[in-house]
Formats: sequence, structure tokens, C-alpha cells
Amino acid sequence: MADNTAEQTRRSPDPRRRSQRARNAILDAAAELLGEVGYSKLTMEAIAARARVGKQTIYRWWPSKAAVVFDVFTRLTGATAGAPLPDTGDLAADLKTVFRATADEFTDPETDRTTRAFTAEIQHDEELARAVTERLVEPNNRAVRDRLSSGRAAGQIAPEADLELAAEMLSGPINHRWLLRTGPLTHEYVDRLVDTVLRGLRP
Amino acid sequence: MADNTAEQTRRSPDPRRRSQRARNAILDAAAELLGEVGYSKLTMEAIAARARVGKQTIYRWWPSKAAVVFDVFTRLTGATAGAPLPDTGDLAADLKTVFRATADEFTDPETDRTTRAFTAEIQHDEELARAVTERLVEPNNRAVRDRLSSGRAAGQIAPEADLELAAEMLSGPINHRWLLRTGPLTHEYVDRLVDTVLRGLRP
Amino acid sequence: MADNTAEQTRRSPDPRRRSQRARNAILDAAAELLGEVGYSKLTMEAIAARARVGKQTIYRWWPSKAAVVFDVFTRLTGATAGAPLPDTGDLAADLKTVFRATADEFTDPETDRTTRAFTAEIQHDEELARAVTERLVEPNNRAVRDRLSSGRAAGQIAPEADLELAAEMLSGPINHRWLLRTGPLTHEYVDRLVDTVLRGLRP
Amino acid sequence: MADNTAEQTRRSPDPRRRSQRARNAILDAAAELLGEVGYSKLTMEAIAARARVGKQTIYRWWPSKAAVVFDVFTRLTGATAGAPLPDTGDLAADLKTVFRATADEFTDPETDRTTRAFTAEIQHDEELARAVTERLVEPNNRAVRDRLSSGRAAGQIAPEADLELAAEMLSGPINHRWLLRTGPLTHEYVDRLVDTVLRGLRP
DNA sequence: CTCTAATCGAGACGGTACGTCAAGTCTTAGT
DNA sequence: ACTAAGACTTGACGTACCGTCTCGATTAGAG
Repeated sequence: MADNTAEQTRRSPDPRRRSQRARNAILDAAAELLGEVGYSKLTMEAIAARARVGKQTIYRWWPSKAAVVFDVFTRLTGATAGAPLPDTGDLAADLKTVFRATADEFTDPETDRTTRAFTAEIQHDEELARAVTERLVEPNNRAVRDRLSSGRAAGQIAPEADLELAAEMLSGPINHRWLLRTGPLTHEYVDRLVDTVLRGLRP
Repeated sequence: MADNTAEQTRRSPDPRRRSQRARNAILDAAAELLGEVGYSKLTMEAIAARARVGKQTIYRWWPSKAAVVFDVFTRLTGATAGAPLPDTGDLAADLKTVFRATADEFTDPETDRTTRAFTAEIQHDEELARAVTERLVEPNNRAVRDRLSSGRAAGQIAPEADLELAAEMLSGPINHRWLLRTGPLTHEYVDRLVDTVLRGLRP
Repeated sequence: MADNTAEQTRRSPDPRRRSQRARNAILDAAAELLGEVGYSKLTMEAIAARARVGKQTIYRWWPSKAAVVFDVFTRLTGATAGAPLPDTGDLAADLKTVFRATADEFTDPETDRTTRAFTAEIQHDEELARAVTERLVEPNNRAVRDRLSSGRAAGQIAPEADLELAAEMLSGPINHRWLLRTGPLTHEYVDRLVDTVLRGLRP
Repeated sequence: MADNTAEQTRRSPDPRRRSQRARNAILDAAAELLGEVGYSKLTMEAIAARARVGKQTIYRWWPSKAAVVFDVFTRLTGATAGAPLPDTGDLAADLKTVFRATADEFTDPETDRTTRAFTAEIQHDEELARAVTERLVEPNNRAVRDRLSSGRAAGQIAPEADLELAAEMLSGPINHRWLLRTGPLTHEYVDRLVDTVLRGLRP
């Protein structure tokens, strides 16, 4: 290790002694408050009070408010991150299934709230942005590319198609519409998007 | 547009008496500080101090930090908002020209900073989101749709194509890549995107 | 006296041009507000608003809040300041008459309020203190001394008595009791005080 | 319901945890500033800055500027409050000793400043007035009355004399003279006052 | 199964910024 | 041309949270 100074100064706490009770109370409190007051009005003080926990207990285990909310976030959406897409042989249908689900998730108030909090936060916090991208965005993206790849192998997509671009052409517009609230995220919209994208990728 | 600002909802001060000197000093100070410390560490107090202005003068004309930065933002990008796209007859070339410029803008550090500040802020502030959408996003979107429409009239796009969707398929992926920093916004990337989208829209 | 106000030191504006309407409106407003919110919460802004007068109009003629209230004060109590005491030949009776009236005045809520405001103010403002003493306290004191003097001439007081001290022995305790709210200012109290003081001054 | 006192609603911090360091720094800073800028220009902000203390730490323990200065005041004069008067058998001499000391105290610039600040403040703040009266004025008054009482027992004062009134006849004029700055507080003045008062109280 | 060291709830601490109020000065619109 | 209205700079207000720092009181793991 090049730099061990910080390690010696700031002794990290023993995770074996960590109170699971406190951890859950904090994440629950944070999740509740996120819903009630939103991310920007969410305070460490309020989380501590709601969780009946000392502020130090939060700071002992999380470096920042963003980190706490990140754990709330992964408790919500982390479970399914990177799961492979269904492969029924019908590429369009499989993509529609998956992106309809994505659209539905964005429509759910709780996910919407937390995701917006994150979207906001990663604008300022590059490290957090990297964490989110690596652990959530990239795995999902890879799963989409894998399905597109198997579709290409089956001759449904041009051999020279850029699958990275293709995946972004699917996620991008949905994300854009949600982000800027420029229109409703209906299944019909998703279907048309998938169809048009696949049309552009045909052999 | 005579008055392109966020100030329309404020209660009663007489805009005729407004000090133009103070207004400019505030926006300049905010722009500078935004570059120096970033949005989340930008404070009203610092803006006031830098602009040699009373805090009250800021609060008199803008309801929040976000509103101030919004005006900084519109001063930067608002000028060209809604300008019609070039129409050389070559739809692909024209779209590439425009979206290459958009990609370049996102790459510029100052625009990047301000735009990220905004993207973050509109997640929490619906009213601000509406203002941004109406005055910046929607006009630009309309300009793209208009160009697509003239391309459709020229037979370069299928008559039944959904131009709203088409516009989002162009902006969405670019925005997505910038937002999540999943890849570089090169001209080459833009070109491939435009080509693939237009392929999907062919008659 | 032509001008019995605090305004004499103010340098330049031409008193001939002074709006009597504004002057009265300001003093009325100040008097009303003094009763409603008390001295320390009385603001120039509120006086100006209530009097429907520009703040500058107040500052043009009075240097401070204290000066305005001083004029309110003299309008109230200035009229009778320095008036000679009755002289019926019965010194004790005459003093009782006068100091009972003084006690009653202190008991009156409006006078109480204004006098307290003044007492507070003259602690910080030496110039104001001098003005109050010269124009209000000293004239009244002199009137008391004059009556004591005529009593001494009539043999009711020892020839060597210090009348300055005597006057203070009358005003002092009454003032003290009012100031510190250590007891009620009844006529009976005043009578006992006068009797005891005169007993100490007997030939 | 029956027990609806103010003390139950007032959520007060735990005095055991109070930092004595902070308390002293605050009182020292307030005392210094009081001397430098005077009461009315004394600000909580300046006290906090000088004491290198957070403003909240002041507000946590004192409700107002007046309360802080009250503690400064009691640190100065509170030590001797209520101490019994000397009893040498010579009533006049004992009273002169004590009131000469009082006069000297009023003459001391620091006591003068603080006492004036208080006199001003208790005009607006009844609660503070009560505190001052109970803790400082009344104890001193009682001590004087006790000495007068022992003098009465020794036959130096008429048995029917009102000792409350007598005490006020001593404190009142001294206070009055100091308050209105109508004359110097010399030992000679005090002596004459004591003599005249005792003359009025003789059997 | 103690003993002891860490974590825990609690909250005071030195700070920064908030958004408001008023002071006293300067500017402008309207009679 | 005056003057009311009010915008301006300044600075203090009292509050909310920040992140750090004691405090006892558990509480869990090493002995």
C-alpha cells in the first residue's frame, strides 16, 4: 500500500461489533424521510432522531448522506441488477418485456424518488457516480448487450451493429423522457422505441 | 422574448426600479463561483459578498439559489434555444452538424458544470424543471422535429414515423452518455447514432 | 420657546419648508406604535409606513429613533414642565398634592411606557440625557425647590437645610420605587414620604 | 392539565454537560465588549466571535443578550449582594460606610456601564426586572432594613418608623442622582443624606 | 462467565449558511 | 422641484445542520 497514514490516524471500526439493529433503523429512517421530505431536505440529524440513534453511529459507518441513501437505493434496486434478460428467441418481445418493466419502475413513486435523488447526487459526486455506474448501470447494460448479442448471432441484427450504441439507444430515450418529464412512460411508447431501434439495426 | 428569466412569480417589487448593476453583478458572481466551488457548495452568502450586494437584493428578485443559477444558465445557453436547424437538403448531415455541436457543448467544462447543476436541481424542484423544459428543452426539441418534418416531406423518412420519438432517440442517448459518463461524446459517436436512427426511420 | 424639539443640531434642511402635515403624522404614528409594540420593537420603517411618509422624511428632521420619541415625550409632558407648585401656606399639603399627581402619572400606562422608554434610552445616549434633564427634570426640580424655599422663609424648614438634597429626597424614592417596581405608588405612600422628609428638615 | 407550568414546556439542555470553558469565555467576552462598545452596540455575534464559541452555545444557555449581561452583572456585584451591614452601634456611621461604598461603586466606570445597561434593559423586560430585583435589589434592601431594625431596637429610630420607606429614602436619592446625572455622588452628599433621613426617623 | 473494550444513544460543542429584519443612504416615478 | 415610495448595502438576528467531540450505559468477544 502506498499510503497507510490515513489508516493509522482514523482507526476503522470493527464490523463484527456493528449493531444490525442500528443499521436497519438508519436505513429505514432514511428511506421514510426520503419519501416525506425529499433528498435535499433530508438531514443526518433527522435520520438519527427518527432511527433513535446517535449521529456518531451514522458517521461511523457511512461517510456522507449520499452514502446512506446509496445503501437505501441498493436495498431497493440492487437485488435484480445485472440479471440476464429472458431469451425466448423473439428479440423484440424480450426487449419490450424488460424495458416495459424499467418504465414501470420509473413510474413507481418510491423508485422515482430515490432514483431522482441519485441522479441529482451523482452530478456533484464523481466517486458516487462511479459506484452507481459500476454496480447498477453497467451490469444492466451488459445484460442488454448480451441479449442483443445473442439476437445478432441469430441473424436478427446486422453483424456490424454497434451493440454498445444499440443499448444506449434503448435506455437513453427512456431515461431522457423520465429525467425531463417530457412525456409519459407507457408500454406503447416502449414498444415503438424497441421496434424503431431494431429497424435501424436490421441486417 | 422580452423577459427570459425565472423571476415571474415573485410578489411585488417594482421591476422598473431594479438595479441593472446589481443584477449583472449577481449573475457574474454566481457564474464565477459555480466554476470555482461547484453548485452544491455555492452559497447565497458568497454570491452576495462577491457581487458586493446585500443578500436581500438577491432574495428580492430570485426565490432560491436554483433560480439564480437558472438565470446564469439561460444567459449561457438561452440565446440559441429554439433556433431552427440548418436545412441543406441532406438530413443526416444537418442532424450531425447540430448534434456534434451539442456534444461539444456538453464537453465544454463550463456548460458541463452548469448543466449538471441544473440536472441535479430539477430532480427536486418540479417548478424549475417545468421552466427548464419549456424554455430550453422543448424549443430545441421542436427545432429538431421541424427539420425531421421537412426531411419527411422530402421522402427521406417514412410518412408514418413518430417524429417526437425520433427526436428523443437522438437526444436521449447523447444525454444518457453524458449524464452517466458511460463513454466519450465524440463526433464519430454522434454520426453513428444519427445514421442508425435514420436507418430505423427510412420509408 | 419657539422650537422645543431635539432637531436643532441637524445641519442643512430649511425648516421653513418643513411639512407640518408630515411632522404631525410622524409623531402620531410613533406615539401609537409606542403604545402597541413598545420602544425596543418600534422601528423607523414602521413609523414611516404608518405615517405614510418616506423614511427619508424622518431622517431629514430627526437624527434617531430616540429623537423622534423625545418629541413624542415632550408633546405629552412638556407642557407642564417647570410649572410652579401651589402655595397654600401648608407646605406638606402642597407637596403631597404635587407628588400624588406625579405618582398618578407614573401609574398611567401611556406615561409609564414613554417614560420607561426614555429612562432606557438616556442610559446609552448622553446627549439625550442632557436634553431630558435640562428641559424636563431640572425645571420640575426647580419648582419643587422654589416651594421649599418659600416654606423655609415661612419657618417650616430649618434655615440651613439643603434644598437640592431635599428635592431629591422627595423625587428619588418615588422614582426608585417606580423604576424597580418594588412597590405600589399610592397616595398614602407619597404622604408618608413627604411627612418623613419634612420631619428631617424641621428647624 | 392541572400542572401547566412554563418549566415543563421549556425544553432545557442538561446543565451537567455544560462546558465551563465556554461559559467563562462567553462572560469574559461579553464583559470586555461591554466596556469597548457599550450595551446597545453589543451583539451576540461579536460575543460569540470573541469567545470563539458558536452562537448556538450562547442561545442554548441564555435566552437573550440581556440575560448574558445579567450574568456578567451578577459576577461583578452578586458576590456581595445581601451581605449584612456592619453593626458598630453607631447607626449613622454604619449607614454612611455602606452608602459611601455604594456611591463609589456607581462612580466606577465598569460598574456604571453595566448598571446603566441593566437599568435600560429592565425597562423593557419585566422578567429580567423581576430577576434583578429579587436577586440584587431586594437582598441589599433587606440588609439595610435589618440594620435599621437593630438601630430601632437600640432606640435610635422611632418605634413606629416605616423601615421599608426609610430604606428607599436612602437608596432612592442616590440612585436618582446617578440615574439622571443631576450631581456628583460624593461621600459628603451621602453623609448629609444619611443624617437628614435619620433626623426624620428619630423617636 | 466474567471482564473489558468497543459501540451505542444522547447531545453539547465550534462552525457555516440560512432567510429575515431593520438601519440609514440613494434612486426614481409621479404629482 | 418635491416627495412618497422603495431599492440599495450593510450587518445582526435567531435557527438549522454540519461533522467532531465527550459522556455514561449497554453489549459482545477475548480470556
